[in-house]
Amino acid sequence: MDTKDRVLNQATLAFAERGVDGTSLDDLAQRLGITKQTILYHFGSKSRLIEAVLSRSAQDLIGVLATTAKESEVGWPVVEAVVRASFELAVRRPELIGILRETSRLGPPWSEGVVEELRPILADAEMALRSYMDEGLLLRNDPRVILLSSYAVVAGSVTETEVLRALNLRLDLRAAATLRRTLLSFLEAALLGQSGTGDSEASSTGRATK
Amino acid sequence: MDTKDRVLNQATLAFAERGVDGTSLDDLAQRLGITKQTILYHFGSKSRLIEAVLSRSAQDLIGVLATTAKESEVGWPVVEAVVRASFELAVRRPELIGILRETSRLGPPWSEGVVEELRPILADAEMALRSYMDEGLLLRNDPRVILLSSYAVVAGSVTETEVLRALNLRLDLRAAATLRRTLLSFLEAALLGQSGTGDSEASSTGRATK
DNA sequence: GTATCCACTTACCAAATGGTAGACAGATTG
DNA sequence: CAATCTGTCTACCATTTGGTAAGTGGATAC
Repeated sequence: MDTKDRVLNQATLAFAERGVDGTSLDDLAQRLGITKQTILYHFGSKSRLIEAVLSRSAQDLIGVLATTAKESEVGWPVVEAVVRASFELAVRRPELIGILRETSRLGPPWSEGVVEELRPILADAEMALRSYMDEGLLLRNDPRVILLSSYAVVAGSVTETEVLRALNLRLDLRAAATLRRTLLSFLEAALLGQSGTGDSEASSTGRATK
Repeated sequence: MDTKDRVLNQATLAFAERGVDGTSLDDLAQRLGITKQTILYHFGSKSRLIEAVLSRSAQDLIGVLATTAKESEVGWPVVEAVVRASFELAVRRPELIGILRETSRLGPPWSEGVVEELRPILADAEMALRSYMDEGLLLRNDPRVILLSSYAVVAGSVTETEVLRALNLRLDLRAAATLRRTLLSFLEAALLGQSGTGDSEASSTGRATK
């Protein structure tokens, strides 16, 4: 009963770290102390295991982001809360970001499901940003570009480990906090029109001229 | 004589697109209309082919960035020129970004060479930014965080194709230009302290208070 | 003209990979 | 107790994969 979940978890870690193609069922099984056939018994085929991993990861991701967004107020505080939650998630469960990246690399048809699951929440985020801009709570920008850039910074922070190494930068909690502060001050400047030096704490709600 | 280069080019494309593990020598050979053994004749083993691809890609990347940085003036214009060149490179030769990402995923020992080749130019960039900050040309920030964030946005724009799809955003030349403008206005805010709406063109040199 | 070298091929091979078939042990059910 | 179902294992299998060995045809050297 427990085995299926253990396989799913291990597969998520392995797929995120070494990629789908770099992970054989035998590898996976050995790492779990079981045989490959047990995996096939639970999931039928490697393809379906991959689908299960992608789908569950997407749902986990969406779960965190959706609840965070709903719990916050409106305008800038939402942006701040989502960025904060994203960084926390990225540090606590980097596999999820890794899987998302792997999904992008696999492309269709693998990505179909994930993209469809992600689309509504991204559309919500886009609409929210756009309405805040209409209300003058945020400066006008292409919300999709804001979302993409933000995602890229969060994802890059955890997945581009070798670039981090080349920069002599370890992604510990301190570095993650710095990164988050920097991203927030970028966004603050783009969305609120007030620039920070990166050392200042993010301010609360601000009203921007349209 | 020409074959070796053709193999190298095709391997670069394939490794960037489907990953090292997702690309077999037979695949590669068939795509080139030759046999696998011809590839092995020129490169000895798959490992050495991979090394060759990684190394040449890193050098190509460095070549573009280094000449761009040297051709510019000092302070903000350098940042602007490098970002511009990076985006142009990312659109014109996305494989190079793909290979860099793949390098990160492979990790050591594969990444060793690339990281060592990249380190000096990144160190230069860091030093340059730091000195501009010391001179008051740019606002004080952690240069490494600036570099990482900028790289993440550029790389994410070309490699996170499925996130783009989920956002209903195609990365054509127009979108790339928008992205670039957004990144530049982020950086402008962080480094010059003047925020734009994302629609304004980047301004020229500005002097910032320390 | 023969020897040599270069670029490439055909013919194999051993290991790894995803997958099938069937057996076995333990719990559940009648 | 017999029957069945569940989860796991052992035993195979076909294909793919990276790699070796042994040529082959053409250009160049002497």
